[in-house]
Amino acid sequence: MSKILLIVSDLLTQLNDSQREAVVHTEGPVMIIAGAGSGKTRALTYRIAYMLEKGVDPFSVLALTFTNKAAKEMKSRIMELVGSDKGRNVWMGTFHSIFARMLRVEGHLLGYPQNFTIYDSDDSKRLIKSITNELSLDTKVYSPSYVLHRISGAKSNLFSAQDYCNNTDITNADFSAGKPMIGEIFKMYNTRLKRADAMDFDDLLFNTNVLLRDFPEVLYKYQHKFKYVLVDEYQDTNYAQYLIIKRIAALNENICVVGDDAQSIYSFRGANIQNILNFKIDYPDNQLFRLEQNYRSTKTIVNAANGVIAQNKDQIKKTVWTDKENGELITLLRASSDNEEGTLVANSIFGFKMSKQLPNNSFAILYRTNAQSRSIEEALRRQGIPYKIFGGLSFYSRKEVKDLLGYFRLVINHNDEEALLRIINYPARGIGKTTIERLQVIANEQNRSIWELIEHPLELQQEFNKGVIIKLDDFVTKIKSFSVQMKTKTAFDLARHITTSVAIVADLKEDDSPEGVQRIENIESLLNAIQEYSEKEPVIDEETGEAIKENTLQGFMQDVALLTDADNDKEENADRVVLMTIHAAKGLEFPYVYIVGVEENLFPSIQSLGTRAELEEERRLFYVAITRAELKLTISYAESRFRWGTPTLCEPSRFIEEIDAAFIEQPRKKISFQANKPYSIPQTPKLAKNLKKLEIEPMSLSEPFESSESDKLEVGMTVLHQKFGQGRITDIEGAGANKKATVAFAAVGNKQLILKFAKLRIINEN
DNA sequence: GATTGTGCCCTTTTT
DNA sequence: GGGCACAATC
Repeated sequence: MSKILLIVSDLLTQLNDSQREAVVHTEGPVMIIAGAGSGKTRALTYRIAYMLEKGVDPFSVLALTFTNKAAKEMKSRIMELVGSDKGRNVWMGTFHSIFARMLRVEGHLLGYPQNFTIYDSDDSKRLIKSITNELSLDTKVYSPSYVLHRISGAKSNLFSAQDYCNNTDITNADFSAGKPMIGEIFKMYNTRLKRADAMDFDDLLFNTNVLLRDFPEVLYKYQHKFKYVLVDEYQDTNYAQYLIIKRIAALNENICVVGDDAQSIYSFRGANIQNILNFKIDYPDNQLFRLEQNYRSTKTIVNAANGVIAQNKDQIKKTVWTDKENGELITLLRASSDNEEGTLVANSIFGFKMSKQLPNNSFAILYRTNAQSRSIEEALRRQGIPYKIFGGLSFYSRKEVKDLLGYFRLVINHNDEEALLRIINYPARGIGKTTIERLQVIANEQNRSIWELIEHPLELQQEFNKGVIIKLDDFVTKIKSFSVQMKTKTAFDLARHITTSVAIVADLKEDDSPEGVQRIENIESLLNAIQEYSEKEPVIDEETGEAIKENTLQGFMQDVALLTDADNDKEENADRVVLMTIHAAKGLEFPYVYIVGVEENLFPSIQSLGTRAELEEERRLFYVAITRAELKLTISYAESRFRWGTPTLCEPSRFIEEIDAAFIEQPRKKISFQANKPYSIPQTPKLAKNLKKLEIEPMSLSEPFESSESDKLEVGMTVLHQKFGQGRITDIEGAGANKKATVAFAAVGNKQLILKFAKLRIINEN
């Protein structure tokens, strides 16, 4: 008794007043509005630890997070606080993984087998594409990603395919967008998913809602099971997620949501900021706690971020403050090209490393799009700085990995059509395109899966010749023989057996290029991961005694579709500079942060300039980026950047101006470049060398490029541009900051330049 | 039916 | 600068 009290009070002493209040109010609806860096995760983990210490049954606690990584971290923190025997049994995970687990148990009520496959968005797009082709629709008009976006949006708002087609607002919108067939594609897509015993990401949430809505006994079971529901990153939940929580928590109303409307950055995938705003309406007797003290960043960073986010109209009022020191000013780096941007950033990191003796993992480089990593990466490599890229082409989406996983998937679920199509002729076994197409046509006619057709080759004798039938039969026999071994072999033994037996590695060995070697390494690391999994203890649900995870291949495969790169890093503590998108950086913090590519049309993205809501989401994203920094923030932009393989002019983002100038370090010297080197501005080794000599002072390479006053420019003049060389002005429009000139350059043709940024020197005035 | 070459998209952000 | 669809050839 006294020991428990001691531990409980011990827990509470490590919190500030508002955190403590949020932790001890364990009953009833609670909303915690937590500013960036205010110890939100701390409050949540301590709250759970506190409940467990007070004697709450860990099996009755459901904690939903946004990423697997966050769940894993939180769980290990809780286990540190209260011991692993209690902490281990809390239900903690992402919405998708928790409810996938539930659907494995209850899905039969909806007609799904226990071994259903989870299609990732890659699978979904392939399926949509083949449906679009079957309907003889133009895949450019009906681009798979757009169609999937529409379907996903519908499912996130709990619209079935039928609802979608019956809703005139939706159908009218599709009709005026010139895409009236999306509803039809939606229907066929769902039919085909069902036929493949598969669910896509959104189905996991949609079907959970159907279960809780249509099966009172299921609702009853989970309402009684989960007496406490906690949701992290509540601002990023969509309607389907919102309703699941609401339904499960309806009985006990012990629901605690944690969020920050200022950090809502996922509305593009259906997240609804209204969920946070409506919490008060849904639970009138709610308790609201605000965590406003930032423990992460310097005053400069906190105040700069506050100033930026203040420009958004839609937000819950709150004041984030810190009692840390002012710290260093924000540095602004201007580069003439994306390559130079990389060099400047790499040099800056190198400089800090040397002068302050910092490890590499004190630094993070954040960008808006994955495509930006390349130029940064090259610069870091030249500078000899080790780095790690998160995201991008994730490990699980590499072709060779997906191929092998395709075998595993088909072995587990024969009806998994995307897996079957992927591997039926890889490695090549003489089952060609025509055969596959005919099989698909027959399958669609009879509404059976391809597997059901080829499983009975005798029925196909009229359709195919003897040779083809034998090949199909061999394939079926092979897959079946693997399936038989699923019960007797460990995941690793079976995976290895399949890999050698279908000769994937042998096929890859044909290619001895570095990429080919890399592919074999990827296969090996997949097998290593499976081996590690096989050697772990099986996970048993102590409540029911059921094995939640066995060490079978099926067990391994259950979550694979829900894993991302970030969940998979073994060298988590390796000393490397971290590169990732801002989205991926949410929830993380680093002493030194670089936000790169802060340019109009890139950040904010050109696709988000349409509405205020979209622009405000971009601004929140910028806010998230700024608030990742603990000590020092550096922002960079380039004046030109390779996009679509050609150099494009860029101008600095409006977001830079939105930072109060008092927080920005004024450059000592203008960054400028030599005029008489038209197209070879900074690239590669030579410049890197120069810069290295100059340490972090890349700003004074040579004489400044003096530009002429833009209001002297007139049509007909011949001008020199620092990058595009000589050209003739053919048109001038606009005034002031928006004044633009069209210039016909000898080297690169017509360009429209914004005179505020383009440095033009008049060479000839006629 | 497989392999190689060419031209045409493209680019947000992720479970 | 890359991935993917289609065409041409073996």
